[in-house]
Amino acid sequence: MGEILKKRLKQKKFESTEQEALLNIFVTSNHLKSKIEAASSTVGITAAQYNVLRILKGKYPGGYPRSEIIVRMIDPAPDVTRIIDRLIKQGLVERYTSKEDRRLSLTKITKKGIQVLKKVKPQIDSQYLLISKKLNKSERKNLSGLLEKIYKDLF
Amino acid sequence: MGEILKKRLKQKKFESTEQEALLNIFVTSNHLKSKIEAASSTVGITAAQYNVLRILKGKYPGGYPRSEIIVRMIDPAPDVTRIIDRLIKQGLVERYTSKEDRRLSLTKITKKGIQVLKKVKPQIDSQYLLISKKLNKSERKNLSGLLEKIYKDLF
DNA sequence: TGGATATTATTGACAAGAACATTATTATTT
DNA sequence: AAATAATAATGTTCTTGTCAATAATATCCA
Repeated sequence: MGEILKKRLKQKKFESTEQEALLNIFVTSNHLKSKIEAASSTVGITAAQYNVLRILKGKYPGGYPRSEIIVRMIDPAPDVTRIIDRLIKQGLVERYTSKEDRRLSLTKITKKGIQVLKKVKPQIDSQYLLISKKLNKSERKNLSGLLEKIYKDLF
Repeated sequence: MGEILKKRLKQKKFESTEQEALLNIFVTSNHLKSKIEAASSTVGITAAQYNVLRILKGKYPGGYPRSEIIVRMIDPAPDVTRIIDRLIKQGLVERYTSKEDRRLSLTKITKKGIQVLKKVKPQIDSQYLLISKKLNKSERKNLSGLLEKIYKDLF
């Protein structure tokens, strides 16, 4: 049991099945994340920036305020303001002030941003393809169910 | 299905079970990692630094070269040299040159470093406890098995 | 109504980390 | 002995995390 993980971390054993599960979650997540990072970098953005674009695309042609972007992020980043600053510099998003609540600074994705997303999509999809090759549908559901059990009641 | 995840990400639906599984892996991993990060910060170190200390403890009182630390890291960091620099500044590790191969700069954990690890341990253990409360042993093994299937052949 | 309080975002400052290139030292190979 | 490889350190630049301060607007409540 766990031979691949042991080999990957060069560890002889694990403290417990809890520890093994935790390490497996981290190792899998990091591996997949590095793929997303690599895919994003081919279009000149970081994974964090990719995620913001992905969220904003869901509201296009409207925009989201900073706070709404944060709660929708997979990996909640505290300083979304600067992430948006950098996306603006690249012309991938733009800011405007909400008419309803003038405190709100809304950010919307631009056409150029949409294009960038379209360009990365096949590479992101290839990660889904990887998962579908490794796990069949019932295994995928099983996996999601087990993971949800862990973070249930925690949000 | 996936109601908790939908609520967490404020999404109405997922593209596929593959996407849902991927998002679940990320969300779970990020959540647990933030707990490790919080635990580490109570003793004045980052999660990356904690991981280096954890690895070095396994070799105590010996040391590992930089390259060996990298391959053992859960989250492989490219710039281990600087992470070690910062740990040295805090007196938690020390560097010395290998006698066998004078190119190698070995790093070993200090007694102070061991003390720090001992101090965080209960907080790290509480994450294991969380997992053991949420998943029974067969579920934990099931989860580890599914995750290994994903990254098998990838390392 | 008007002043206090809360909400939202930006800005500034600094440390940590990622990415990439360059340099220095020592081992190994030929 | 010279060329090449391996290993680590250093320099640089950018992104991100963290924390504090400020500004603008909205809400509350007396």
